[in-house]
Amino acid sequence: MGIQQTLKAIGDPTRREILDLLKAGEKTAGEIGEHFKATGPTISHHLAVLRNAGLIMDEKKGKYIFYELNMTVFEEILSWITAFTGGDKDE
Amino acid sequence: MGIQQTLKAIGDPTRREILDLLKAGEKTAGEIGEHFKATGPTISHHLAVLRNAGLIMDEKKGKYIFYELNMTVFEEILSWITAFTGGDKDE
DNA sequence: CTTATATTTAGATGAATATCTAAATGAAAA
DNA sequence: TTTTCATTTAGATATTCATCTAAATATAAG
Repeated sequence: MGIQQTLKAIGDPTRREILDLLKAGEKTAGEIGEHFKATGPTISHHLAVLRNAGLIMDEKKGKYIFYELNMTVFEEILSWITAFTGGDKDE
Repeated sequence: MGIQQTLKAIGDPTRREILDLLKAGEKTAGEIGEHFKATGPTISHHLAVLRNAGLIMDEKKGKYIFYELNMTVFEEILSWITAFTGGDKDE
């Protein structure tokens, strides 16, 4: 993992939209897919990228796979950013 | 511009390293280039991407072009992130 | 005015990636 | 135990993107 994978992951607009959807709470892959015109496999790919980046977690419940945000990794991005804004010498 | 360009820009490790260099203060394109094994044109390309994303600003002084961080856009990323972390319902 | 220096622009190339269709997996329902 | 449903995996394709060399631009120095 690492910050590289994370930042690459949020660099795609579809993936950010997925993250936005998950702000409201966990959703199945199918529910997520309904919000896009892209095919199932495409969404599945994006979910895999987000999962590998640690931005989301998945849990299989019977026939469905539920996805939800993993806040931990957002903190990592946050600290990368604040290394710039927080350490601003003109602050 | 917009968040898309910004997040795409910080998704590249060379560009993040450039941003890190500029934390110490403004530098010329040449000074920045010295820190990398990549060629001048490659660094110039990365600088252009960062500039188009609004992450850095350039100022021409005679023969040199100085680059420096533009904090404003970092704030924009920050607010995108905190829309997730700040709004955490388990907080 | 000619040469040297700093940087960018143009154009080409190879690697990474987003997307699709078709097939595979796995679990529930009939 | 077939069939159906949810999702992923495999493999192909097209686009995006990082990088390079060569050439252009612009300024300073001789």
